[in-house]
Amino acid sequence: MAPPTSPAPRRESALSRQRIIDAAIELLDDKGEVGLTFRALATRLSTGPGAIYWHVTNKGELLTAAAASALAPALTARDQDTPQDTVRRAALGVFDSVRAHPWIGGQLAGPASQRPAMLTILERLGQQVSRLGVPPEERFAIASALLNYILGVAAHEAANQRHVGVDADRAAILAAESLAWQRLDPATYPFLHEVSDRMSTHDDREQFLTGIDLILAGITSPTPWNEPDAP
Amino acid sequence: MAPPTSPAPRRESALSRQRIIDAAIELLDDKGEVGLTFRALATRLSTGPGAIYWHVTNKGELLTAAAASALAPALTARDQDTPQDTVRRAALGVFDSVRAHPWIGGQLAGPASQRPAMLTILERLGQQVSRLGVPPEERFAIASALLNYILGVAAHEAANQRHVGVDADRAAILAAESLAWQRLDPATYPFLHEVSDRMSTHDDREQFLTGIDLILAGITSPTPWNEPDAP
DNA sequence: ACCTGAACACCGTTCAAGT
DNA sequence: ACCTGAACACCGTTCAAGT
Repeated sequence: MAPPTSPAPRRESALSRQRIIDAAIELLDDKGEVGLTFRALATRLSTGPGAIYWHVTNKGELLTAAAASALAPALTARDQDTPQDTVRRAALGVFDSVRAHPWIGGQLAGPASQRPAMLTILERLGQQVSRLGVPPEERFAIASALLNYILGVAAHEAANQRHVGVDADRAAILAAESLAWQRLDPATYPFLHEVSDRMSTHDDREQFLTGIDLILAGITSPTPWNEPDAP
Repeated sequence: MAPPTSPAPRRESALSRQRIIDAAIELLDDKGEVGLTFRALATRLSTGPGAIYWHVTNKGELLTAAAASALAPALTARDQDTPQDTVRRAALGVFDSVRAHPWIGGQLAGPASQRPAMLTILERLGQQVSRLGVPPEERFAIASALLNYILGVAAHEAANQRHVGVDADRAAILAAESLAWQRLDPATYPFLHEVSDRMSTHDDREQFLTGIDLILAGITSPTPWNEPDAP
């Protein structure tokens, strides 16, 4: 059927670790964490489930690799003028990636040496903390604080998707949540009651940055790491 | 056999929602998240798996309830003199609970209205933020920052247990992690290489508090929430 | 070396049938 | 009302057999 001018068709379906990871990412984006199945993955790659195990150790390793791959573009940013800006850019890079692929949030935490992406982020944060003049003994604790904050937002995002499904209307969910808060007893929940309307209109990204700026402000504030002991 | 003086033995095995939750917590503490199975739970309660569904909607709800139950003692603390101390106590309460039951860390995040425990924590944090004099428009963002930090540490703890198992030697893992960092190329990972030895000896609890104090310092520092735009 | 797909040992959940 | 346990519809993973 094909004219002789066209070259022999390259086997489109040749399996490879990268093709598997890419297909896994598509599946995760489409159907969420519950959608990633060796059977579904095999179907998408038109093979049997066993074939995947030749290229990938197990599901855990596949998830880690998928997260690292989806996060990679965000980790190539260059240093900015100020340490503060570099931290903000790095944090926003992670935030935006997790926003685009919420399932990453469930894969970010864990033993750092088993998560190359986390090592990269922590290294970058640590370098900026050093540039900010934090004494060596305190650098690890402070860089970890930044990382844990980022991690918390990411975990939150992942959990939200897990609980409401991939194709949920974000605005509708926020509105429902706001309504639930509004209905709380103002006597026992004065704060939540008060902020209920503001929470439904807030910008997640901006709010995320507020937290980063708060920690940055804490770092450069007079002596955050050796307050006098209160009696 | 039993002497007539003893009352008719109360059915020790009467099922109830609370007994199911308690058994689930035991199972989770003993074997971790993978250990909680309806079959294992049924065996421990000496019934069939179907019986549990009479008292509990599904596994997700059971996990949520177990987390709320294990977290409850930490949520009853009274306000301290200073808002800062109240935040520290509340945060440490969550931290210690997650330390004792790492699987809680995987259950904390998610839509707040579906997680009563999270609502309680956020409410308490928000009240202290208000007491600190933060203007109303900024309270929600700042209380969320505190919550997200706490959440990040919790998620990290849960992920660590998931990846290394319940009965792993904490010191040995830290040592291995430290060694891995030490072996990183100092040219591309100067920070991690530098702090590798310090990280293996740090106190998790103290480091957690450092992060809290950092955010608290940020809150009370001059104008953290409206910095002049950098050019 | 790489792929196939049936088979194994599990899951969560349902539901007819019992008490 | 509450419990029982077999059955259903899935999983991740393995492995003999193929190419």
